Amino acid sequence: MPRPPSNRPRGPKPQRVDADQLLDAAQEVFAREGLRAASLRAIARQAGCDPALIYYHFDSKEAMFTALLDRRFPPVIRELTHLADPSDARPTVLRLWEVLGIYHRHLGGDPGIRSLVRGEIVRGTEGIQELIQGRMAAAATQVRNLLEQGIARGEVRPGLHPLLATFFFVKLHLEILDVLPMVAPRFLNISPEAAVREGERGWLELFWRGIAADPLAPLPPLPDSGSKEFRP
Amino acid sequence: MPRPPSNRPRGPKPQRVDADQLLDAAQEVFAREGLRAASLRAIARQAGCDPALIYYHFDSKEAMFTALLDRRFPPVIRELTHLADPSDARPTVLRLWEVLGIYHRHLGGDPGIRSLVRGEIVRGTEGIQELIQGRMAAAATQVRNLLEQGIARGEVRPGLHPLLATFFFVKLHLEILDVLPMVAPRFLNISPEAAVREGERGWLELFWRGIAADPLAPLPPLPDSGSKEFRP
DNA sequence: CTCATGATTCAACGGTCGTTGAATTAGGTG
DNA sequence: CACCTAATTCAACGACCGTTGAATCATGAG
Repeated sequence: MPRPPSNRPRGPKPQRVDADQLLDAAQEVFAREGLRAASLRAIARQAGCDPALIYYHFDSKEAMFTALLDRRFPPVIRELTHLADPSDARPTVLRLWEVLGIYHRHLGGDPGIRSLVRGEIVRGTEGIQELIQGRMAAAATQVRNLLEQGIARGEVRPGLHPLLATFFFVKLHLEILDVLPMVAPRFLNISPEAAVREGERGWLELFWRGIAADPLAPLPPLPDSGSKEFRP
Repeated sequence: MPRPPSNRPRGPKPQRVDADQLLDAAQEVFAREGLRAASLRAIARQAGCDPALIYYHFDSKEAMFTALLDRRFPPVIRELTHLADPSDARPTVLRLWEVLGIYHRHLGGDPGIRSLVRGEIVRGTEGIQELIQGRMAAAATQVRNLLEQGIARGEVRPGLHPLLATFFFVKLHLEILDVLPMVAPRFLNISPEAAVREGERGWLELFWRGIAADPLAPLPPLPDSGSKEFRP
């Protein structure tokens, strides 16, 4: 039996919810649940509105996800492009350290977007796969440029496969951000934050030793990721 | 209006479906869809039986997943334990190469189980998380032992953090198996199989250069992963 | 043959999901 | 004030999900 129409007010709540706030909420819920498991109802609850409102601002759940990507990737690509400027004469190892800093700052606090991107690459829908791979290609190209400049300057050993090394460098960094914090308390007996800090430093040292023309040369001091100098 | 009872035979089909066949089907569907998205109906369709039959052999979907893990992990751990035997006097770099071989052989053809394990570690249910981390700990311990033997023999540089290095070594290898094949055709212009082959070789060379006591010493020849010698 | 038992299917339950159409309200404009 | 439009909510639809209980069949033992 259909109950009689309710007497609740049906209009907009005192606080407006715009598309950007919806994306904030989606980011949080995607981070917790993943793309498939995150429900529009949960996103709406997080944003404090009705699920149907999402369809006023976006065409579908998938459109919401691509809008989320469009908000996240451009700044990363912009900073990486600036960092890969050939006129930057700093040691290559320092510039690689800043690559980690850029990823850390832009994606560090958001495990959802990373797991999401990775998950969609490995087994996502075809359309989303191409979208993500396009964004990733732009970022990866800059790191590759940086490595090739290092080879040209004689700092990086020739014979290195720049694209493969880029894949190694970036991919393991994302794993350090993603899964090292989850296993660190159990396996390394340290806090998640310390794990990421030590992990990034250890990874850069190992990676640089692996690609440097002179692997035994001491590393220059690496600024702490929390310090001001780390932010270009 | 409920239609009258059908006249289809209700008994068992000519082909029996036992628990192991159900696990085979589950493995395939989990591989395609992931744990959450894989439906019991899809698994049953893959196995050629009714969804309800799953509940005759397993208590729940989650129990099916843990049964799948119990079928997969023990052989890996057994082989790794054998490889980490301290009386094995082969060069450490060769033994590390065999670690890759073991993972490759046991998990190489099954992206589902890998993505699944990783996904459940990063954001899985609490019970499953502990289950998986327990299995992973047993495998990781053997690799760590191997690295520590390398340090004791003077082949690996002291000052290396063995557990962190283990994390790097194994984790990036899994990424090579998982995502390199997906991006290789687009970024490296090579086939997925060639990408895994070159990726594993390149990774071992870079990693070994990063941890070796003498990083400039030439590597011994690494047997091909397809050859007989690769299988201990 | 009879019958017990294990294997399998059917149909349904309650729940959640993405999505939609209509109803409703707030705020600005005339 | 009246009116229009943009923003928001409600209620529902159909689909699929994990799970269950009862019914059915196959098979082997007595």
